Amino acid sequence: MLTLNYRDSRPIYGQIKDGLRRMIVTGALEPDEKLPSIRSMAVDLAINPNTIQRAYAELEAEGFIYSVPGKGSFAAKGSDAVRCVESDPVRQAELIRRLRELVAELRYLGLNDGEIISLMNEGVGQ
Amino acid sequence: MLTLNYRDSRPIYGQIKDGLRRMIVTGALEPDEKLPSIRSMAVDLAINPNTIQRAYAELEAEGFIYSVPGKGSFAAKGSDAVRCVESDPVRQAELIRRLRELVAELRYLGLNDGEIISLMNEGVGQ
DNA sequence: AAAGTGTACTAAGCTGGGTAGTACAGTTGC
DNA sequence: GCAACTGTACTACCCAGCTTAGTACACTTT
Repeated sequence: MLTLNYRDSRPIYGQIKDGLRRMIVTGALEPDEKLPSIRSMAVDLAINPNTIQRAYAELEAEGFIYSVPGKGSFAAKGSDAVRCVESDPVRQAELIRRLRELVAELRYLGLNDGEIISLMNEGVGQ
Repeated sequence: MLTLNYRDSRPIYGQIKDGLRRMIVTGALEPDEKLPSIRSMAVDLAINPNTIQRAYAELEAEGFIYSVPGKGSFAAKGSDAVRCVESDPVRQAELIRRLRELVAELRYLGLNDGEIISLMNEGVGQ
């Protein structure tokens, strides 16, 4: 489901967060779909369950997943994420800031707006 | 010239890198314009010169600035950055990957493509 | 009752960011 | 030539954060 890069300087729990967030926002994980349990994912990735738990807890605080004690953790709907404290509008403003910085750098490297916009969709399947 | 956020979890040298890169790619720093010296910026920001040096060294490795021993450090031209080892095409591919992830999350939050494209330019002045 | 689930702690080790201090070589201006 | 500036290159140390290890509790499902 996920692969870790130990050469990457980013913390493991951050890589897990980004990977799961990516699957959720792209639709690879559908709303209300069950995520692997903390313990099973810890076994799969051969890391400590606490590390998974941290990623899950922060993703829940940001509104991307929700957890039910005794049952498991599930992907949230976008409309739920928007209503999360951590998310809207602070998160959205942060995303827009990063978007503008990315676009500025791509322009700096010589790309025009038409090329950038077409890059938003081309070859989405990795 | 720059402001640091000590509440931010991001390392100081990373904040300096991002701030200078932002000024360069947006044109706030013109090509061949001289940057503050490592020591003077260290005094201004009240931090250790080694931290500035690290930011400058990495920015130079990524092609955004160039340094001349004894003279100073200067903003590079975009055409130079593209020719840098670290930059093109690895850097560009990484930027495109991040762009697609950002757009996916903005769509997840309910924005359509027209809104996202218009956000690329509106209110650029912060 | 048993197994699996999320949740909540404490304790410890390790890596990396940041500081402090020093030193050397090249450039500029007097 | 000399002083003051510049970038560059080290070593050493402290500390916050990441990660692991271990344990425990409450809830759900079978």
